[in-house]
Amino acid sequence: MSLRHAVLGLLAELGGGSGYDLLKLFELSLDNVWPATQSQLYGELGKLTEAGLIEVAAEGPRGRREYRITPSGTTELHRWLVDVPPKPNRRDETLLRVFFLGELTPAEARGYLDDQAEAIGRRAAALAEVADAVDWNEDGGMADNGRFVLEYGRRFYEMRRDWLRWVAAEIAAREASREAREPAPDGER
Amino acid sequence: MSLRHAVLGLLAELGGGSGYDLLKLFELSLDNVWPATQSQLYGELGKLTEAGLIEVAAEGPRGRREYRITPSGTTELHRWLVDVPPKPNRRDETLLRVFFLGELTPAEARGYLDDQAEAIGRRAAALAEVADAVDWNEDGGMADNGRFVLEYGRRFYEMRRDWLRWVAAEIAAREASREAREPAPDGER
DNA sequence: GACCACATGTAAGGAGTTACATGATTAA
DNA sequence: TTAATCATGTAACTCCTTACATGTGGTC
Repeated sequence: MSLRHAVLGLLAELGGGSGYDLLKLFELSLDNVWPATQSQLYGELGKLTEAGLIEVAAEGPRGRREYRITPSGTTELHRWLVDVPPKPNRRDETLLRVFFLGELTPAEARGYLDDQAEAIGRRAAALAEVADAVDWNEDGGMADNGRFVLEYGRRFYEMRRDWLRWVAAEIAAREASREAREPAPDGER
Repeated sequence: MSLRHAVLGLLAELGGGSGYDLLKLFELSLDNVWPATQSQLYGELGKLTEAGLIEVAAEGPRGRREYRITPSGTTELHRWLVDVPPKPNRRDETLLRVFFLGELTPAEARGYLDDQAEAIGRRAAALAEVADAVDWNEDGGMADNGRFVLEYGRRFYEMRRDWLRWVAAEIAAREASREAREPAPDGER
């Protein structure tokens, strides 16, 4: 139920906003933290209103509804932040593939790992561009916390790429030692 | 649709097994890679059979059905391994909380981050125990790939803990500089 | 005979994705 | 006037979780 708290958090930090406003923020700021689709978001706003955690502060043109967090919403956000242990992410497609690398030939496996490491490099570069583009002059508020998240991304990609290279090297080493023991009849490949 | 491929992968590596066998393996080996519940697993086995990717090789006592991967299942597994780009995990409850740390007082935030870093330490220790308990003598096969995954876990926890400590330090530093500019009326806290 | 491990099935609901659908306002 | 942006709603589907449900075979 984290979408709920993402919405509460944004409304708390912004002081209020419409579903549309929030949607843009999800795309801009939370895309690699907690993505949400339009469909999901509007549904959640309805549920949050019904639960009394947010309320409609004003109505504008084009059916725009400006939401605002309520006191009980603020309480709930705080409770979630400090008292609810974050649920670790236990699914990882890349790990699953690596777990089954034995189904590939060593050459295929190394090719796969190299490709993945390269793909990570591209994403890391894109992240670095985002980080450069943001104006960090402002102090406090969301931008600062966004900086923490960007730094996480940087460390994550770095760790991930190093690990992929390490696995590739391990496989290469294993293959080399196998080759040494039983010389290949027709060379490697 | 990765559950499907997790099942295919296990059946490929094992040479076959019942739903019950696979369930035990999911709990034992894939719990931090791609967890699956009993309910999900039996459902998927049915769908995979219908799709012709696996087949019932034998029936045993207690209604036991021993599944085996088919040639088209092997093809599909291989295709998934090399041709389908892994979908990155874009949701992280911890990152979401850090994004909203501004809703807490600096003291609360630092307390939170310290707790999280400690929790990671406990999980890292548990992982290290698992790693020690496994017999790595056997060469190739699942155990070896499992080693890669364990090493990933080790690196992940380390990165994560370092990052949490870094964020806590950043917040402390920010608070210290704020304190210096405008001396607190009643001391910190 | 009782218990544990083996073995499978189903139902209800939450969360997320994709697609379809509609309309109002504003700026060029 | 036309296009882009603003603004919301809903339906269908997949995936995952939790819970309930049932029965068999081996071992003490």
